[in-house]
Formats: sequence, C-alpha cells, structure tokens
Amino acid sequence: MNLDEKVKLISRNAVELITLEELRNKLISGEKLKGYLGFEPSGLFHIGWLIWALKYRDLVNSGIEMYLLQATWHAWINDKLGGDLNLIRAAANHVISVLKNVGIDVSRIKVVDAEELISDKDYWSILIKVAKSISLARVKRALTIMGRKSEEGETDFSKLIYPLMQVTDIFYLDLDVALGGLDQRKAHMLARDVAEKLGFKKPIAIHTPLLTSLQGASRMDAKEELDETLSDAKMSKSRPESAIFITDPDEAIRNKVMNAFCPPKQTEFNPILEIAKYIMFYEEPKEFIIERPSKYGGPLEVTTYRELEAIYVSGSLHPLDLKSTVAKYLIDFIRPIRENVLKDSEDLISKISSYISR
RNA sequence: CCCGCCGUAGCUCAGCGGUAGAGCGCCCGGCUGUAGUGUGGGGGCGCGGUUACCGGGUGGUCGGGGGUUCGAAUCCCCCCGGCGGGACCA
Repeated sequence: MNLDEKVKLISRNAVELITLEELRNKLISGEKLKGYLGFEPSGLFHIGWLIWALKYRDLVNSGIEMYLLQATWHAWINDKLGGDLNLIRAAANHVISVLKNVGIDVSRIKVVDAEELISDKDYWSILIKVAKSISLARVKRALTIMGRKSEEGETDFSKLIYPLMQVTDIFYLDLDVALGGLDQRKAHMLARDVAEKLGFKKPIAIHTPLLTSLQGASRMDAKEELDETLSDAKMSKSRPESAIFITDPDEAIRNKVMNAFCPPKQTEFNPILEIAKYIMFYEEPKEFIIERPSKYGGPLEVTTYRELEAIYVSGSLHPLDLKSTVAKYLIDFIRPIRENVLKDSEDLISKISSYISR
C-alpha cells in the first residue's frame, strides 16, 4: 500500500480528520503509528456503532497498531447499566464478539481494559498533570454528557473526571491516532490542546459520523439513544424503535426500517439514507438492486451512494422502495454477524437483556 | 480544529502612529524608637528595625519574528503563550 492509498483508507467515510497534514507527515516518517478507540460498554451493540467498527477495521488494515479500550470505569462514571461493573464487563465482551464478526482480526489488536490503566499509579500521575494544566471551565466545556442532563438535574462530580480520563487514556497509551464518533470530538480536542505542553504526542483525531435516530429527531449514538433506550426502562417502552441492534432478528430489523422516519427527496437527517451511505456503501462500488413493481418504474440498480442519492433527491425513488431495499441489505449484512454473536455470547446477551427488560 | 480577547516594570494595569507611564512592591534616608538584645535590675546610650507616614531612588528585548512608515508598544502578516467560547444533536 502506498502513501496515498493508506491516507485514503484511513480517511474514507470520516467526517473529519485533524489534521490530514499531520497524518501524512507521520506516515512519511515511517514510524510505527499507534491508534485507539475507546468504547463504553453500555448495552447491546447497535448499528450506529458499526460505523466506527468499520473505520476501526480500516485502521487495522492500514497497518496502524490499534488498541481497543474497554472503557469500563468510564461507563461506571456515566452510570451505564446501572453502574454495575459486572454487567459493564459483560457488555464489553459482547462488543468484542461483534467486532470479531465484523471482520476485525482480534489477534492484530491490543485489547486494553480500563482496569489495567487505573491500577497503575503512572496513569493517575498523568491524570493529575492534565488536571493541573487546565481550568475548571475548560474541563466542563469538554463534557458532552453534561449539557442536557444538567438542565434536568444535578450532575455528580465524578462526571468531571471523565474527560480527564479520556485524555489520560490517550497519553498513557502513547497514541498517535485517536478514533471515535463525532461525539468524542471534545475529548480529543482537549488532548490536542494540552499534549505538547505536557510533553505527550499530539493525537491525530479521526471522527466518524453519527447515525440519525430511526425516528429522525436526534442521533443514534452511544451517549444519547442507546443510553436512554437501554438503561432507562421508560424510554425503552416509549421509544422502542429508535435503534437497530445487532441482535435484532430479521423481522424486527425490517419492521424498524419500515417504520422509520424517511422524508422524501431529503438527505439531511434521513436515517435510512444514512444507513445506505455508511453501511451498504461503506465500500464502493457495491451492487445495490432496488426491486420495484413495474407500475412504479420497475427495478433499478446503482453501484455508488452518489447515484442513489441523486435518484432519491430527484424524487424518482420513493421512500417506501428505498426502505424495503435498505431493509433487505441490512438484514443480509447483520444476519451472519448476529448468528455468530449469538453463538459466541448468548449468555452475555441474556444477562444484558435481562437488565434492560427488568 | 475554528472564532474571539489578552500578552507593556517583580505584581495589577493605563497608553493604541510622535521622548515608554501609574499604582503597588523593592532599595536608601527621615520621622518614630515597639519586641528583642548588650545587663542582676533600672536609666542612658548603642545595636536592631515592626507598622504607618514623609523624602529620594530602583525599575522594561512593550511575548518573538517579519513588514508598512521619516517615525511602531500603537497599523498589517506569521509564530509562541494565557484565557474564554464554538465545534452533528442538545
């Protein structure tokens, strides 16, 4: 793989890459790059996470030495799964199981548990150095979670430690690249802000897009939808269709897609089009056949997302036909993963599910 | 990563094209003469020097580098540092 091919692989389908120049320079220098993604085990794997999972796979394949951080303590701070560390660990194993089945060669990556980090006093030494180098206002600004919840009620103090831990994770692991959904931007930028002053590597930040909720309102990312649907029973009952889980059976996937928000001709905040873009067409060209009764124009075939978007925007592709086609391909995509994951970790899933449903 | 504000004496800041300033601090002196000390006690004298006050003095790569100008702390560009805000959604 030459330089341009590597850069293309690393940057494809990312919302942003900060900065491209730094990435190129590091690649040119020939040094072995280390990267990571930290995930919060918070319940069942949903398809929004597939986007970063696919990106993670790209980075592994590009030759970057990738770490995968199971952010169990972080999940504890965020009260995921009721703050039960045993459940959180089960959820972490479930995520690893999914990643294996998405085609990530687990033998090529280094899985790190937050437990390992926090048991080393060097970790806490870095955390305090980071804390000393920034103001309280700056930490608060790096907090994604705070915004909405603080309007509703009190936020406990542990939440302030969260961004510090994210920054410390990056420095402790001595990383060149930090990967995450766009919701991780604040933490990554904080790390970039203080890195040089403290003598650590300034991480290149790669952000993947977030999927719009199937209901169209907000985003299907870990911080909002999953948290609310999984850890909040009320939400789960009132909004059962907001996310598609990797463990959903075929019919559930089809129902969720068919019931989803999908405004005609519109690309913005259109979850179905986004699924097509980021999952179906993650790799192009791709054979994408829209089967359609002849009275609505008959079957159509496209090979790139750009073509699909063009015919959708023009109005010649009806949302119903888009939905049924996306449902079909999504089912095909998820089925093998689901089957293996269920085989792999059924006990974990039932543990997590039982928490959710109780 | 993006935007904004700031960077001038040790400190807080003013000055914003025409001789680099103020307050505070610091140093010296005056006034005062406490505690302590030279003594066993007291006085005197000396040492010492608190607080306030008075007088005098000390203060600078105007963050760095370029540029414009007869002339730059001041205007323009780049960089560094501090702070604040933004950054899909809320």
